[in-house]
Amino acid sequence: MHKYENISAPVIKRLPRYYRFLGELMDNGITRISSKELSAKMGLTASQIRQDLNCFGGFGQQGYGYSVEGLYNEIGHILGLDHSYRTILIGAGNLGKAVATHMSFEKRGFKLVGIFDNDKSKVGSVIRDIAVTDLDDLEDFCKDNAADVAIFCVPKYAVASIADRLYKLGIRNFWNFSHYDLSVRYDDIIVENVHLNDSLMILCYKISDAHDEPENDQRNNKS
Amino acid sequence: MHKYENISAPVIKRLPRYYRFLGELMDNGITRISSKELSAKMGLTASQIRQDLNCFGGFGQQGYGYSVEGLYNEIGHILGLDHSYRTILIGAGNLGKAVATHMSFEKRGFKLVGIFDNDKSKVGSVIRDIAVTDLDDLEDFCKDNAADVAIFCVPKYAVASIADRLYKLGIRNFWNFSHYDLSVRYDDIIVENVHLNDSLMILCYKISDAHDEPENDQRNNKS
DNA sequence: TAGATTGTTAATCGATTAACAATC
DNA sequence: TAGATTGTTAATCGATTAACAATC
Repeated sequence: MHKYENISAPVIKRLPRYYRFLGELMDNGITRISSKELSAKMGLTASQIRQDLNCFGGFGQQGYGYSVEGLYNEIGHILGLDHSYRTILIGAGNLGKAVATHMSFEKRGFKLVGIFDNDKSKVGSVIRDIAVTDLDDLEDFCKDNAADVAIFCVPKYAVASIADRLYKLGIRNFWNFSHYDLSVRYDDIIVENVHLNDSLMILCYKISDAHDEPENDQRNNKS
Repeated sequence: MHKYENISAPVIKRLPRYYRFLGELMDNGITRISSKELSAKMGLTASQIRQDLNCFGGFGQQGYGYSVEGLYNEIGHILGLDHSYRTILIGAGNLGKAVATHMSFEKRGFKLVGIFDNDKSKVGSVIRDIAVTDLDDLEDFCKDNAADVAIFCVPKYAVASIADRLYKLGIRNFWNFSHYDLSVRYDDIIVENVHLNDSLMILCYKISDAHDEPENDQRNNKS
């Protein structure tokens, strides 16, 4: 049922970074690279790079290394960047607007075809050549323009009911910027989460952990 | 040198999610929970929850479970949310604006004290009660207002030189939204990356992997 | 050919799960 | 006390690293 089976999450998460570094190498006119050289640049082991790539095929050549452009294209293909998905954005607030204007979706195969918001004052305003549609018209819109992917840029409390509507419309793929845990609600959907709050808390942990707080626990100090 | 030593990255990454779920339980008026109940809600094993928590201390009670509020506060403390960091934002474009307006930094201990951009047309405009400062005045600003954390919301090509300036000013903590790999440039800094492009590519992989493409490789088709 | 570097198997390391004694 | 559930040790599982034969 899957193109590549049993590929572990850690491997998949490294692919975009490989892709990025290979793109940079191309920009710098470098045409070949060994796993050893690449590992030094990326701060990984050469072994890991070879193991990762060999999940998908033997892209290198003994005694020579890898063709930078060849490998770049292979990874792009593995990632599925040569596909195209009709994508709608739910929520045209600050975050939604930023996501819509900032991202080069098209480069990654996501074609933005609709933007929705329940705030009537936003309806009709144009973001990236697309007029914001009233969220009430979601079903009408999708009747004629089935979407493949929905991007959630709405507050947590609004997600559940909208998710149900999208699910009914057959949409199963989500890029989720809300703090709502979609994967707990449905088990047959594909979700990629961007939890900015979680990321910020992890930064907070890293900083406070590094700063060698003395272990006198403030909570137990009566002073 | 560290508050908690040898805590693995997988454990740390789960902490914000625990925090979020516990917050929801509190909102719903639930005061106690067992690792088994929580594991069912979160889609984890009870074993993992107990292992994770016991990295930091024994917060539960045999035969009873965990106090929801108690555990919530403990995790907040572990994450270091009771700290305060003077934070500057570099880049007042769409993404920077969204990050500044969307995030409840203060709740996580990050106090936004400055916003910088090199676009003179943006200088002086006000975002979240803070006037955008000319990037040229970064050093002047930091002379009197040392910052603890910098948020990067600028294009990749602009990062390296700004990072050098911030590094010289003693800033070592970064929330990095750019596609530049800061951790490769310096080894004594703390970086939390939000690579939206990487996330989008991973979504792309998940979708195309699930859709059972026939294995006829288009690239080798001469048709 | 000799040198280099891959693809791949084997060894190690770390993270997750299971089990259970401790104890509330 | 009996029942429940933790904290923690042991077992399993998976991911990373090391080693090396294959081969360009």
